[in-house]
Amino acid sequence: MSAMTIGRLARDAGVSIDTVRFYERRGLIAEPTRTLSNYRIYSADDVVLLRFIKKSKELGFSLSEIKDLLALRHDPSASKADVKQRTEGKIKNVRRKIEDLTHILAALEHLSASCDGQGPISDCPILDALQEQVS
Amino acid sequence: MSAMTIGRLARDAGVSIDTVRFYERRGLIAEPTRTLSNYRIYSADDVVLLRFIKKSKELGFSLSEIKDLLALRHDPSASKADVKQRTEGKIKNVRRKIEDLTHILAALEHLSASCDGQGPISDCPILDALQEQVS
DNA sequence: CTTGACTCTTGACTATAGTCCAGGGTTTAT
DNA sequence: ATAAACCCTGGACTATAGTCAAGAGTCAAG
Repeated sequence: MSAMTIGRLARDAGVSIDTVRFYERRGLIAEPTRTLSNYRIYSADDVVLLRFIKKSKELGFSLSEIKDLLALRHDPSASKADVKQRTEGKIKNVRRKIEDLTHILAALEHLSASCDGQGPISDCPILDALQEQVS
Repeated sequence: MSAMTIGRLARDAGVSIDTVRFYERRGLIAEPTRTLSNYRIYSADDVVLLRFIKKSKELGFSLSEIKDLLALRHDPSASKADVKQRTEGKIKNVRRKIEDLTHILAALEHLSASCDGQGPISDCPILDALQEQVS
């Protein structure tokens, strides 16, 4: 009763049909069984799987990281520690990105503050600053 | 005296030769004059220009934004307000990115905290949480 | 004069994450 | 029976910012 073709799966999971096929090619989802007419058939579990992928992506995991995570999920020798470790790695990553962006923000704000926004472009302090030596 | 070929320019500016030619194709730098043997020749000004591009890139401007900025620089009708406006747009952008990442960080930390990191992978709270409905 | 370092052009390739299209076949509804 | 909606494959294309390779020409040193 939960059998469905790719269009329904894609709609239910909130991704495009092309994306489903793309994930199959990338090995994130298994090749599904087919109907006699060669249509892919999926189950409700596949909807859950695609949502897992979607949510992981929203949290900044790349497709290859998600592939690893999925492999882990079905690896009987894997432990919670493995998953936690990956998650913490991602956390470090995100913290690092936030730090970098914070530096960039400060630099941009500094640039913006140096300019009164009045007059012609000659002697624009922003452009001048950008021209300075890169340390 | 400051005339140089592409290798020297690239070294002095801290980019690769290919990158210089790539920027030329993209219209970020003008086509330079050539020697009789068709070698590109550059001046010290070009080193400054490449550093401008490099620094702008470090601050999160894309090549096409930098191209605009450069065009502005030589547009007599452009005003400081134009440059300032672009900079502030970039600031909004970066703030937005930081906010997004902060949300992601919180979600990841929540996931990590839900797991004691002990035992086998069955019932891993992180994987379970990722499986949940996407809001 | 030859070797090595440098430069030239054109075009292909990298990574990421898809998206789109052509030219078919299938299913469903009227 | 036929139109609309769905599905199939294969390959091309998008954006970003380069990187690399092939095959040829040029320049400086010994």
